This record gives sequence, structure tokens and C-alpha cells, in this order.
Amino acid sequence: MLSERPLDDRKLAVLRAIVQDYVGTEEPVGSKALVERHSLGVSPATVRNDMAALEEEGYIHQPHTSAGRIPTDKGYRLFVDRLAEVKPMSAPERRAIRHFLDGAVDLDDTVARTVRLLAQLTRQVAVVQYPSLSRSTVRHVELVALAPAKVMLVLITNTGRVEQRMVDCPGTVGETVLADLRARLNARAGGQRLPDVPALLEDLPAAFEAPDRPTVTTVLATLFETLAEQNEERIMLAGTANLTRFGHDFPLTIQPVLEALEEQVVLLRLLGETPDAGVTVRIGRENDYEGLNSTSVVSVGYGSGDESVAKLGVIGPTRMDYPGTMGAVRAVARYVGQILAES
Amino acid sequence: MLSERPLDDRKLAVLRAIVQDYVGTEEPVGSKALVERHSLGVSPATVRNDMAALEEEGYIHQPHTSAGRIPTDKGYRLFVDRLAEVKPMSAPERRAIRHFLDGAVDLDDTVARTVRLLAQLTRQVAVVQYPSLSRSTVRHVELVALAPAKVMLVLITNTGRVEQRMVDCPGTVGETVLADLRARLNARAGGQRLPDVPALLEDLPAAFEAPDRPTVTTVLATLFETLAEQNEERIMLAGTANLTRFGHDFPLTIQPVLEALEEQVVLLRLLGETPDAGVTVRIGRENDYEGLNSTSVVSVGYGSGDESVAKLGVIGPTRMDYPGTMGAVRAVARYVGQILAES
DNA sequence: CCTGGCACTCTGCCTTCCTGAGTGCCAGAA
DNA sequence: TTCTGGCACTCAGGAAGGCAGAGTGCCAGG
Repeated sequence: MLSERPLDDRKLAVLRAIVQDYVGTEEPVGSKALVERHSLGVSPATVRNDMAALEEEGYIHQPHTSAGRIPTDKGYRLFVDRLAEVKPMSAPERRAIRHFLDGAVDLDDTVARTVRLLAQLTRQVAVVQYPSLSRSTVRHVELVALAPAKVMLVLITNTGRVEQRMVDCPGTVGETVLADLRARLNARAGGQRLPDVPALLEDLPAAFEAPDRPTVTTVLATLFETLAEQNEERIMLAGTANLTRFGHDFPLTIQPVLEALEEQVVLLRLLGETPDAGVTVRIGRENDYEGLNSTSVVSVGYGSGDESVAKLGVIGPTRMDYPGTMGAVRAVARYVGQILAES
Repeated sequence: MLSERPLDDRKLAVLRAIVQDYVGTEEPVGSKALVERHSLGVSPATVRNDMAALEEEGYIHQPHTSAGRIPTDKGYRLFVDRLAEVKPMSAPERRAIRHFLDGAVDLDDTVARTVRLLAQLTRQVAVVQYPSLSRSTVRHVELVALAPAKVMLVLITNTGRVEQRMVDCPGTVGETVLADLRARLNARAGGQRLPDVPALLEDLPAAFEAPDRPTVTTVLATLFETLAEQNEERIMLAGTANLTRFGHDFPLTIQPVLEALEEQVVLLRLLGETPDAGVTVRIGRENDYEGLNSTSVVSVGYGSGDESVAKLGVIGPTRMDYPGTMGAVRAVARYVGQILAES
């Protein structure tokens, strides 16, 4: 078995044509139809031989003896890696994206608009992760006395995210102590990356009078807890209705997909595996999660600087328009990054 | 046509039995099966006569000449209004609900847990509206100077909701002015219902020195804007995967439902029509929104006191277990209310 | 007013048949 | 070698026909 015999150019062209046609028509594509729709310069019989070779190598597959071919996961993989160019968005599309995202009033709104936009552009299911706490820095820490022994702690990050927690203090908290603590917190933690903060504040209680130390310790504990709560990472979804578009073959598998989409944990892990740079495509079985074995995930990191603070992506059938989807994902990520940097 | 002839007790019993069986089996129910499974004390032939009468009145309907009967929307309506008791949760169920909701750390988490819980209990799609701004009161307003001319406004409500906005001030803002403004804002607005706040603060700029007034006005403007932003009402969804359970007949209609669920506006209007008190059931065509014409919505208001601050509910096929669903919805609403009151 | 009996209707399912798309292979041409 | 036209073969999927079973409406008798 010549399993690693390199494929010549024409075979690659045939594979490309098969992927393109199958994505378009959703039906197995035969040799005759291929020759008609693409000017390959050879006869159907020749194409058939190439197809046999491609099948031998596992790039395509026949549902039934007398049917056309459809690409396998491996075929899509080769297509994405070597046969397709990311399709850039057109100028009007870019303007539209820009304009749509510019209208956002706060972080929630930005994320909400992004996810809807992505779902519309790709006509698939879109997923956007909120800018992660661990990558961002402290913009401000605020303490608000709500009752004699009750303080509200508000943490604001450079990505615009706001987390708040109630703190039940061991005793009454004086306004001056609170002001002092607030000032020190901001002086030391301001601008620092969240994971670095605890180390910087460790010795803070020592700076206060003994009676106030329990309070300071309690507040710090809550703050650290908030910082550490990685699992608070949130995700927004849109476009689930698009799943129904993949009619014929998909309804059987729509349920596990919907289930996966409901599991924030699954989605977070999915996005978590995306490397920071570059558009990533994970095809079919390449996804660890079983329910997504018949889908592909196109994802990318986005961030306010050149640094990625979170991920976003699209989930659709393995039979998807990869160049278009990748283009859309990349463009949207870029613009969200810009918006975040501006705000 | 004796269209308003009152139905005697046995006919009602037959209707009740039909609804129960159909909900259980998902198949049209015939006279023979009915008599076997319910002790009606009469023969199939008699039941057939009753069925004919019920059909005449529009409570049930035959898909085909030689098939059993299924309830119509009108039939379900009668069932819900007169033939069914809300099924209370069992003690273990109540404990589980209580326990599950008690673990929540903040409002987001409470809502998230509620919606998941409801989806699991009813095995349908659950919807929970965040406590609405307009019904709640101001717990605290905080102003934080982030830069010389940049202030962050944080609004905290009694329901635990936190809204923040950036304010770009016309000039540099002194810390004393800010403290003064903060104190006055809280003194006047604290504990007040959100819609009443603007009127109470109208004359506030007059209390400040002329040079500071533009700043005060700007901050107030942003605050009012935040208060007025009704459309910021948010909704959380869970259990969409349950839609696929309604296999045979439903997949055709699953798409419009998914689309409806993506439209926050539709959901908000849906919940908005729910009266404050009591569990409401809207069946099939009774729903204004076309995509939900083959679904029923069971909803109820919940709140921290005896007052409803938001709504929650369940969306499922008209063929649903009404008593059970109503019981679950009512119980969950009650417990969320308690949790909110405690926090 | 209820019941058993009976003739009737129709869906769902199974089987059979047939067409058409698509294939693999082979012998001959470039 | 590599491509091409020809040919026999396979098989999914739709159409047509037939059958069984569930359910009905109606009627005459208890």
C-alpha cells in the first residue's frame, strides 16, 4: 500500500473541486458532474481514477457503492491546510462589521453584538468568550459600605469587565479605614495583571492597626477569591436556529450538539484549546467532545492589544464554507479587538 | 347546533383522560384504549359518543378518519382551567430546589442556576428574566474617579443587579465635589424606586457651585439614561436541547421556535404579558408570536417580597404535562423569590 | 341511555419493481 | 506511461400495490 505516495497536482485539484461542490450542493459529487462544473481538462474516467486514489488515501469516501464521493475529515483537513485561502471580507462587509460593533455601550453589549454578528455572517452557531479575567489587568478596585458590617467590593478590569461581591466583615468598618484600604489597594494593584495581585497585597494587613486587620483580611480574601474564580468565565451564544438549516442528514445529530452548546464547560474547553494566534480549525473527530464529532469549530483569539484575552469562534457542520467562515471569524476578532482597545 | 350545551361530568372525565393519555403516549387516543386505561365504568361505544360530542364542540380533533383523537388548544384550555390541579412538588424535590439555589454566589449565578434547574425539572425550555430595573429600588450609587475627567458610575439595586457606565465629564472633577455628589445622590435616591429617581434629583445641580454644575448635570444625565434603559432587560435561557425530544411531529416546527428563542424581544414581550400574580398558561394560538403557535408557555412572576420584580417560565409543546410544569414553575419562582429577599 | 355488533375507512408498513446515477475495469489511443 | 471511451455492474430511492390493524359511526336491542 503506497500510503504516503505524494498526491500530484491534479489529484489535489480534484479534491478541492469535490470539497467546493459538496459544500455547495450538500450532495455526493460524481465524476461527471465534477468535469462539467470545473474545467479540469480531463475526462470523467480520468477523474474517476484520481478519485479512487484519493479514496485509497482516505481523503474522500463513498456513502454507497453507486454514489458520488464526499470528503472525509482528513480530506477537509488537507483542504484547509493546503488548498484554501482564507477569504477576506469585502470592503462593504468590513464597514458593516465596524459600524455594527461601534454602537455598543458596554462590555455586555459588545459581546452580545459580536456574537450575533458572527452568527449572521457565517449563518452558523457563534460563540464568544468574555475577556478572561486572568489575562487582564486591574483598572480599579472600589469598596462601598452598604451597612455597618457589610461592604461591597467592585473590581473593574481594563477590558471593561466588572465583578462585584458582598463582603460580610467581622466588625463595624470605619469610613476612614475603608478609604485607606481603597487607596492602598488601588496604588498597589492598579494596572497589574490579575494573577499577580495576591502576591503584591500579601503584607497589606500589616500596614493597618491591629483591630482593623480582621476586616482587611476578610476583604482581601474575597478579592483573591474573585480573582481566582476562573470558572466564572462566561460565554455567549447565538445562532442555534441555524443548526436546523443542515436539514437532511443533521437532525439526528442536532441533539448532542445542542447539549454540548448548553454545557459552558465544554465550550470553554473547546475555546481554551485554541492557540492564541491565528485562526484554528478543528474538524469532526478532531474535537475531543463526542457530541461535536460531526461538526467543525473555527476559532481564534482576540484581544485589545496584540495580546489575546479571549477566544471566539463558530460551530457548524464539517461540511462548511471554510474560507468564508475563517475570513469572517478573523475579521470579527480583529474589530472586536479594536473596540476593546478603544474603550 | 347546540354549541353551548354544557358538558356533563362524564364527558369532562373523558376529555381529561384523553389529555392525560395523549400527553403520556404522544399518540392519538382511541375509545378502546381509553376504557382500558381509565376506569370510566362505561363501554367504548359510549365513550365514542362522548368523543363525537367533544369533537363537535371543538375540544378534540381527529387527525384522520380512522385515527384516535387528540386535544385541541381549546381542549387543553378547558383542561387547564377546570380539570387539572397544579401538582405540588414533593418534599425531596423542594429540598433539592432549595439546596441547588442556595449555592449561588451572586445575581448572575442565581439566575443561571434557576434557569438550569427549571429546564431540568420540566425537561423543557426554561426562560428567566433578570429582575427588572424598573421595579427595583436603589441600594447604592457609587462614583469612582478613574481619570481627571473620567468617572465611573455604578448603580446597585436591591435585587443585586449592578449597572456601570463611563461618564466623560466636561472638565476636571475634584474629589470633594465627587464625594459631595455621591453623598447627596445616595441620601436622596437610596431606597427609592428607579423610575421615581429622576424627579427626586432634578434640582440637584442647583446645590452646587456654578463651575461644578456641568459635571453634575453630565453625571445625572448618564444616571437617568441608565435608569431609563428598559431595553437593557436581560433574559437567560436553558434547555433548548429538550426541544429535540418532541421528535415525531415537532422537528418541522423546531426552527421557528429556536428563532423565537433567539429574539430577546419576543421573549421579553412574552413574559411581559404575564400578569404579576399566579401561574399563567398560554396555549398554542393564544401566543401572539407566530413561531410559538404550536407551543405552550407557562409563566409566573417572582419577586423578593410579595411583589413581582420579574418573570420566569417554561416553553414546550402544547402537548405537555400541565399540572407538573405548573407546579415546578410555581415552586421555583417561590424559592428564587426567597433567595432574592435574603441577599 | 347504554351496549355489543358490524361494516367501513384509512394510515402505516412491507414488498416489489424500476430507473438513473455512478462506479470499476479494460482495451486502445496519444 | 497516461488518458480516454465504452461497457457491464451495483445500488439507493421513489412509485405502485397489497395487507393488517386500529379506530370509527351507526343501529338495533337490552
